[in-house]
Amino acid sequence: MKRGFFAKVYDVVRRIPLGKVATYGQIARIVGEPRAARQVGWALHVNPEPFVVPCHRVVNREGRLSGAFAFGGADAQRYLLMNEGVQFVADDVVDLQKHLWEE
DNA sequence: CTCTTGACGCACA
DNA sequence: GTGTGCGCCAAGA
Repeated sequence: MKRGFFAKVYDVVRRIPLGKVATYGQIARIVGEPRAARQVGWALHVNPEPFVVPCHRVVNREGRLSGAFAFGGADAQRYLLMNEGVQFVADDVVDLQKHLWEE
């Protein structure tokens, strides 16, 4: 499999611990492309293995859910996150202060 | 090849 | 706090 920017994104997203969430910008920075936050989103958009890469733990800088979800919808994402013990400050917004993943 | 769109982020009014 | 514009990189038309 190709080891490009996407692979790096998948690798980072894959190691997000359960009950934690990460932002696109955070991931982009970890992979060495702090400007590529959009490509992180694109990488997950073309996510080849949605059950291997926990996209549901990836949110934007506000902690808001993506809306376009490869698993089955924002509702599924919300359910998965709650199942992992992630608290929400709003219907589609997670509490970054408590669950923001720090490498 | 160029232009537009996009699961984003930040600056500014 | 909200709305608008720009920058960044990649893909699609």
